[in-house]
Parts: sequence; C-alpha cells; structure tokens
Amino acid sequence: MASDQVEIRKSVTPGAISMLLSNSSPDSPSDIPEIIVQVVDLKPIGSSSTRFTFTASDGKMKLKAMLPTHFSSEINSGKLQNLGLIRILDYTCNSIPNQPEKALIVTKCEIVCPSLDMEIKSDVKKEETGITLKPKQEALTKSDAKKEELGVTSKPKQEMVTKSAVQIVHEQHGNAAPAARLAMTRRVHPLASLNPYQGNWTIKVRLTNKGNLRSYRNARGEGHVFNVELTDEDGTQIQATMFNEAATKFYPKFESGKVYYISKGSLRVANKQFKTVQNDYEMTLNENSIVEEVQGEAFVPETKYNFVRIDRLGAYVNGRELVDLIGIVQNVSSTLSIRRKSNNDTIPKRDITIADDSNKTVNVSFWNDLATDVGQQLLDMVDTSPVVAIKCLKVGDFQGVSLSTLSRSTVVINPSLPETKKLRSWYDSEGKGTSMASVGSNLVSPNSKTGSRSMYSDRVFLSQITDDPTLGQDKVRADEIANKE
DNA sequence: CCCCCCCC
Repeated sequence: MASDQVEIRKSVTPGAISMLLSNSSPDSPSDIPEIIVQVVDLKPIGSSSTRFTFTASDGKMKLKAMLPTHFSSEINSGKLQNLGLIRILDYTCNSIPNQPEKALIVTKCEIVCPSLDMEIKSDVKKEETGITLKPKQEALTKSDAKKEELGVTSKPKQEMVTKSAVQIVHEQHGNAAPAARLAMTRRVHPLASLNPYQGNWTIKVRLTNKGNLRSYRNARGEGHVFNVELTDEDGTQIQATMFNEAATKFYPKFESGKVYYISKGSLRVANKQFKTVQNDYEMTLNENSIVEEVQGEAFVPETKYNFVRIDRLGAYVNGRELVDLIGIVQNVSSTLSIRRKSNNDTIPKRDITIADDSNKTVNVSFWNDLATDVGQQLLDMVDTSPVVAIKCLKVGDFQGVSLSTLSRSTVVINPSLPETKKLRSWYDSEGKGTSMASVGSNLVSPNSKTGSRSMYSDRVFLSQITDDPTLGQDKVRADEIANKE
C-alpha cells in the first residue's frame, strides 16, 4: 500500500471500497481485513430516524450504504455523525436492480471517530471518484480479478465497480450452463451469509427435502403449510417454510433434487426445538418470493444423512431426535389400512423389515404415500434385497425398538452411497445366510442366540423364522389388521 | 403462523 495515501492518523483504509466489492459476501466476519471508511451523506430513511443510509468513502471510491438498524441510537446520540469513521466488521454488498451500482449493507461495525473536519479526498483523477459509473468501461479479465483479490493490482480501482453481476456469477461458476434471469441481475449469495437483517439476496440452492403440504388448525388460526430443506453449493442447509398462498403457489413448483434461484424470502432465528438442519436461521417464503428453476445444474449436494446402526437405535427410543437409517430390505408387508384413533381416518401403512451389518433387524412402518408408492416399489423388488436409505425416522418402543416414517421422511432405494456398497458386500458374503434378531429383542436378552422375542410382545418377526423373503406378504388382509384391537 | 405424524 502506498504510504502517501495515509496522511492523517485517523483515516480510511486505502482501497476499502475495492476490498468490499471484491468480497461481496464474506463467509465469516473473521475473514474480513481491517476496513475503515468515512461516512458521508449520512441521512435517515424517511422521517423515522431508525434506519440510516450513507455513502461509504475511502477517499477514492464511494459506495451507497446502509447502517444496521440498531445503530440509529449511536447516530441520534451523536456518537456517529456525518464525516465520521467506522470500522466495518461484517457486511454484504448487494446489486440494486436496474442500477449499475452495488449497495453496501453494513451488518456489524464500530465507530472509529465520530466525525472528521472534512471529507477525505485523495488526489485522483476526476472520473475515478464517486460511484457514478461509465458504461463504456471494460470488464475485468479473470486474472485481473484475481490480482484485485490479492491486492496487487495496479489498475484503477474504478474497474472493480464496473464488474457486473453477470461477470461475478460467471467467475464463481465457471462453465455453468447459461445463467437464468435472476443470475443475470443478482449476485448469488452463499446460504451461510444470509441473516435476518438484510433481505436483498439471491441464493442458488438444491431442494434436498420436500415436505408435504399440510393443513393445520390451532389457537392461532388455521391454514396450510409446507417445508422444504435447501442446500447450497457449499453444503450449507436451511429450512424454508411457506404458508397458505405461498404454500399452494410453490408446492407444485418445488421438486426434490432440482436447483432454484430464490430471492425475496425472509429469515428469522430458527426454533432450536424443531430444527431439522444445521442453521441458526430459518427462511419464510411468501407469495411474493421469487423461485426460479435452474436448468441443467452441475453441482449435486448430497443429502446429509446421520445414519444410526440398528444395534444403536436403543438410545433414541421415544426421544425427540430423529434418525436416519440405511440397510437391506428383508421383508415388505402388504398395504394395511390403519384406522387412526383420534379421528377415525384410515391411512395406509406398510411394514418393512430392514437389516444391517450389525446383524440386527428392525421394523420400519411406512405411512401414507411412502406406504403406497415406495412401499410398493420395495415389495416389487424385495427379492433383490434392495438397500434403502431413510431420512428422518421416529424411534418408538413397539416390540422394543420400532421405527416410523413421518411426513418429512424420505426414502431412497439403492442410493449412490459408500454405505450401499458396504452393505451389499456384507449381505452377499454373510448377511444373507445369517438369521438376524430384531434389535428390540436385544433389550430383553442381550446374550440370547435366537433373540426372537421382544419385551412387549410375543410376536416374532417373519424374517426371523424363515429365510423365505416372500413369506408374510399378502398373508394378512389389510382390513383384518385395521379392525383388530 | 408449522413443529401433528397415526396402528398394533
């Protein structure tokens, strides 16, 4: 850095605006270098004096900016005034639709100096000051952009400002398929950079879990709702919720596995009690949110599983924590029609016996669509001993340990996972010929060789008393079971 | 604003 730019002790960081623009969405506040800018043109939005805009200046370049809401008290009390200096600790730079400039959203900052006597101005060429852009200016090449990041560029900083969202997106995604409209006008934000305090973002995410559209009625009213889990290129996940109009609008649009640009959603702190993904925030999409499918995307974030081996399920019995399971399908029941006690509705159910290399089996009850659709597929192919991966299972205590699908559960048959290969080779080499006990029976007699009885019932799993995988299918009429009490 | 998740 040229020392002649720093003439007074309290001053801006030379090249601060370039630094901000070249790293529009820092992954972590700790990655941000020291950035001090001067606050000029400080003014409230409207007459509320709760939100303030200003122009961030490093003496050479300027950027329109907004201060965090909670900063209004510092301004109203005079701790920060026009021409003051602030150190920017966290921020995002957003593109403004239909304008070439970007805007700086300061999410965390501290006051370095309440006010200076004058605006800092280095003697630079006239056209390099200010944020007014000249459309004629050339785009940066990729190597120039790299140099800029490293702070070794000798080119006028102004060029950074002219880097369009298209170029940024292109640089980020290299040989990506032709960008969708949103990508042409918006910068794609990492999911990890989103927070409740700034709303002008676009994310690019794969829908990694789609919930059912449900109706609810409670003290607060009634409506319908549906949840999705979204995963970005970095593997960051977030749950998004849609209510009512938004739910009916986006339910058909969202398809598992597809990639979307999403903008105009809002974030709030996630309720820890109901968190299904690792994120401090959850997203709400309303009917004005924008969801645009991305065709032909290259990145495939894997579904994140936390598989629990069957012999370790005991620790989860009747707990709130849901488990993921992977194993070999040994047996599939016919579809049963179960009458719900609470309201007499009948719902389809199917019981699946699953084994894994802990040499244990467990029964998994599939409900509703999972029973009729995937359940039927599994029945059709049960003699091939398919591997299934199931996400989000509730662990109950029927017959010691039993598993049950929820509306958010997902089932993948023969998933492309290392575990699939491992289970397959285990099954082919030894599992196939082993008589395996239900995990629940373990709770009664850990040393039992047969292990065929559970603590709550004298029932024996069909898979335990026969090697014939087809035995037990369609042996019990659905209505028989449904009416049996 | 949901967050219920069924049956033996």
